[in-house]
Amino acid sequence: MGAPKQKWTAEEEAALKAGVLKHGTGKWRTILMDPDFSAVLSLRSNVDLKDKWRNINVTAIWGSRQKAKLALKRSPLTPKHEENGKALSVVVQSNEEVVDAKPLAMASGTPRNGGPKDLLARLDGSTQIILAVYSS
Amino acid sequence: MGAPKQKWTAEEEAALKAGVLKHGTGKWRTILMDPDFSAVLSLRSNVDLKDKWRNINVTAIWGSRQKAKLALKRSPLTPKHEENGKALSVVVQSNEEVVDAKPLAMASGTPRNGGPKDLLARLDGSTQIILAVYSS
DNA sequence: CGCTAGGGTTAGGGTTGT
DNA sequence: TACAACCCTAACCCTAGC
Repeated sequence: MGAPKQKWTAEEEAALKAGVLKHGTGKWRTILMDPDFSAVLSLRSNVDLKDKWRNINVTAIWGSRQKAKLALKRSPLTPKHEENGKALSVVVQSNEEVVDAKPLAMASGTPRNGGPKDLLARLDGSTQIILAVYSS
Repeated sequence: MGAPKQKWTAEEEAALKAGVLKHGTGKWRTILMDPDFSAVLSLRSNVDLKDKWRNINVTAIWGSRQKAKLALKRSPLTPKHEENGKALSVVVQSNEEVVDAKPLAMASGTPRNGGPKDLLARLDGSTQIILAVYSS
């Protein structure tokens, strides 16, 4: 009820573009405070400006990389990030959430393995363990 | 721009938590300087650590609001969390609230076991463990 | 100046309405 | 399904106070 959806007028959009020309992208609050635009954009927040600028530019650059990005979203499997994958690590979280064992192949409640770098932990349902082992 | 955004990895977060366990909250620069964490957190500033710690604790007090909202979204196939790369710490935290903030540190390469809620680890001399068990 | 605490802002994923 | 407007919040910035 509080937000009937305010469509952007041509005047507001022009003010936004002018504001970006004057102050640059990412200076949403600065644009809002500028007396040149504050009157026209008085009903808009800095976040609104950012969102509108995004919408303008998304529809403007049709033919670049958008397809790939959306395609990734549809992927059932998630290859996910990469960052710095170097050492061995283990992450175990019990209690309804994640149970994710990665390299080293150990899960929660792992029976004794006998290896030199193994870990034994006793958990109840309300304890979480985040574990990472790193050797230098 | 060069750095669009630096999302925190699970290893970085684990290092931060371990750092707080070892040195206490508010010792951001100290944590950064600690050889145990400086490698993992090399891309972060002391302010980054402070901000991340704030975010972690904010989301921990979160048993009230949008949990249901997001829970609905998690019906389809959701790979949940992500993977890791490296870290040099062991952090055990409770489910509800994250770590306290008291400097309690164990020496490196000195496995201490004993109590019922302890974790036993076998390590070589080049691996350190900082350990605390919290139950809700 | 460096550091931390805390309020403010931005970036980007997500959701809703048409 | 597409798109525009709006929401949520992690990540980042600014600055007072030390």
